[in-house]
Formats: sequence, C-alpha cells, structure tokens
Amino acid sequence: MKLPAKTIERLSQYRRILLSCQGKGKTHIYSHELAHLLNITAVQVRRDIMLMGYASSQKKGYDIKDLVSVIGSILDPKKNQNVAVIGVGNLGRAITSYFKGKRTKLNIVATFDNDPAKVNTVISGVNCYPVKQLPEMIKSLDISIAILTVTPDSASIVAENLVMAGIRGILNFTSVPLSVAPHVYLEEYDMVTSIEKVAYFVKKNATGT
Amino acid sequence: MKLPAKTIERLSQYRRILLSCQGKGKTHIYSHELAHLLNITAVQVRRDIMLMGYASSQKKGYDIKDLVSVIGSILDPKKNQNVAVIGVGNLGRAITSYFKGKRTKLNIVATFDNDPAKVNTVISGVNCYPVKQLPEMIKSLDISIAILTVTPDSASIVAENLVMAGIRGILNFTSVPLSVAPHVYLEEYDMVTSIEKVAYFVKKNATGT
DNA sequence: AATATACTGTTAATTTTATAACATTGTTTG
DNA sequence: CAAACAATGTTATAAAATTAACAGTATATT
Repeated sequence: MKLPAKTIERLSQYRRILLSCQGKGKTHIYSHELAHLLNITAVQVRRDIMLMGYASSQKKGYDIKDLVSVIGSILDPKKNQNVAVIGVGNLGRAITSYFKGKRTKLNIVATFDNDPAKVNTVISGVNCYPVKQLPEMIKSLDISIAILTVTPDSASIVAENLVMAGIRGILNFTSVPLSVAPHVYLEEYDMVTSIEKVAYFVKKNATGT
Repeated sequence: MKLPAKTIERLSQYRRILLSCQGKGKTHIYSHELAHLLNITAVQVRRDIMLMGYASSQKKGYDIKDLVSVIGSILDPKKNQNVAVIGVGNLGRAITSYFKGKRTKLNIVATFDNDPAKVNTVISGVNCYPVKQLPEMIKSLDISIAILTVTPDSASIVAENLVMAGIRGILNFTSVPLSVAPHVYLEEYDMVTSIEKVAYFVKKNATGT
C-alpha cells in the first residue's frame, strides 16, 4: 500500500482529533465532522480513509476506536522508533517538552548539545549528552531519527555526522538546507519562510491583487 | 502577477541563500548552483525566476544583487508589516529571538502572555504584554500578523480575539486546527505531524516498500 | 569566423493533489 | 413497505506543482 505524502500528514492530524474526541466520550464520527474540525472537505477525509483500506461498518459514521487503530497500524512502527534532539536551545527544548509522551511508539530518548552547562542536565525527563558522543549514543540507544535545532553554522557538519552514525531520518529546523545520502529521509522546515509566506499573502490580500 | 504558493516559499529561501553568497563576495550565480544549495533542480530555479519576470542579462549566471532586489520587490511590503508573537513559552522565545532582525520590513514588535512573571519583561528586545491587551496593542502598534504559540486549550479563543482585533494573517504553531474568517490568511504548522511523517518514511524505507 | 559549449527561458508533459460527481447503502419516516 | 434522506465509497475531472524537452543565445575555442 502506497499512500500519498499529504495523506500521511493528514492521518497524523486525524488521529490527534480522534483521540481528543474519544477523550470526550464520543464513539463515532462523520466525515463532515472530522473535516470541519480540520478545516478540510469531507470528501478528502473519506478519500484518505478509503486509501487506508478502512470502511465504516455502519451509517452512524466512522467508529473512532477502529479508525485510531487503523491509522496506528499505518503510522506506527512495530517496534519503538527512538528520536534524538540535537541542539538544546529554546526550540530544542520546546520540541522535547512538547513531544514528550505524545506517542507511545515514538520517543525522544536523548538530547545533545555542546554547551557544558547543558550537558548532563535533564530536559523534560530526557538526558543531554555532548554532541561529541553522537555516534556512540545513536548506536547504543538505537536512535533512528534526529531533530536538528542547532545553530546554522554547525548544521551541515552535525548532519554529516548524523548520517555517518547511521541515522535514518532527519527533521531539519535550521535555516540551512541540508544534503544527505538518498537512504536518509529528510524533511526541512523553516520558520522564517513560513512567516514571509504569511506576510506575502496578507499583503496580497490587502492590495487586492 | 500571480505566483504559486510554493514558488513564494522558495523565493524566501532563494533570498537567504543569495544574501549568504553575497556576504562571501559572490556577485553572480548559476541556476544549478542555487539549485544545488537548496537540493532542488535547476529547472525549478529557472522557472521560478522566470515567473517573477526577471531575466539574467548575461550568460555569467544571475546577478545576485538584482535577484535579491527582485525577490524583495515581490515579497517585501511597501511599508513595514508588524508581527506579534502570542505565547511566550520556549517556542515563542525561539521564534522571537530567531527572527529578530532577519528582515527589515517585517518586524516582531510585541509578544503577549498571560503569565504575570513574563508580562512586562523584554524578550530579545521585544516587550511582553498581557494577552488582555491584545486588541488595543494590535491597533496601536499596527500589527497585521500573529504567530500563535500558546497552549492548545487557549488557541481557539485567542485566535478568535485576534481576528476580532483585526489581524490579517496567523501562523499557527499550536496543535489545534483553527478556523478563521476567509479574509484572514491562515498557515498552520504542526511539529508532531512532521515528526510522524519522518518516522513513517523511515519505517517505510527500512521495510523496503 | 564557424563550431562547440554551457547556460537560460519557455512550452509541453507528467505527476501529485484536491475536488467534483455519482452510485450505493443503511436509516428514517409517512 | 416504499420513498426520501443522509451518509459512505469510488471513479472521474480539475487544479497545482514538478519535471522534461528543447529552442535560443552569449561565450569560448580552434
């Protein structure tokens, strides 16, 4: 089964919404309800669900528990995937604390920083190691995914080390575009670009063009 | 001129790269050089540049100064656009300090928080106001864009207040999908989704499918 | 000066993503 | 029970984004 990348992104969002509904005691949900909560169309919801191969048994909407389980069977790994955050600045801390405990199969198990004041401290329950120890810790903790929140000047070299240490996926929050071997999945996100994009469309709306 | 949203995102990235090259004394750049630095194709670079309506005068590549100026003429507003960060947690701080001084026409002029310990402090040179003062400050400081980094439970209500106060664009970093009036440009980014996406493709690569 | 080279600018084709259309089916209602 | 209704599942169409193809042109080369 080969799902579109955009569908994968939405599955993650569906699940969060569904879990939240479940927490409120809801057991079933209509496609248009889910759509409304995410500001997308009901067709898109149904199509995504169809692509997963799930079909609602009733006309009372989708069974939330089933849906969560199906999404989990697609998104979640069989065995745990371990994640590291490289760079314990404000952003690294935000991500670590934000993500902590969000998913059971996907855990942040280590953070890394060069600052001696940060090394060996505990951030949201996760220990901070010196960047120098990246290779050994990646192996010993079986870390497959790295979240990169270091300063721009060290981004490239750290990424290189990550790849050499055997990392399989990188989520890059630095402003430096990375280049990695093709077997490493790379996702980049840049906040300044997002802000500039919003600014552009705000300006565009204002001027009417 | 109506440029694709994806092109707008890339223009922002082109500019950053170009400015960095300029800082190194480079005056001209080939499409394939720029492409390589961003891990995209040279065709895409040329196509984006074409869409802007710019043409290189020489075969020595694009004049960097000209390109930066053309991109600026598209992305930058005539008069300053003011930005506010709502929610001074780790993420809010990260964004504020990260963005500070990055662009001349786009400035973070205020932060907002409910925590009395944070109110009236200065974060990266920007003053923090109580959330209660949002409406008046948005007007008096002429803020058109808000970056939302509050806790999930208050995201919706804060967004509503922002819209009522006359905000024109929102960049939403909370995990709560927002719904705003159509005249407000909304961009959402969720880190957990990004991490889960990376995890999915790492898993998928590993299992060979 | 003619030819090869290397790059750009543009149109065409392809791929990806989203939307629309519609047939199907359970549920409700008169 | 039959008709109307409301929801889903699926195919078809449209829109957006990327990639490919190729013509055009300045520069370099012999």
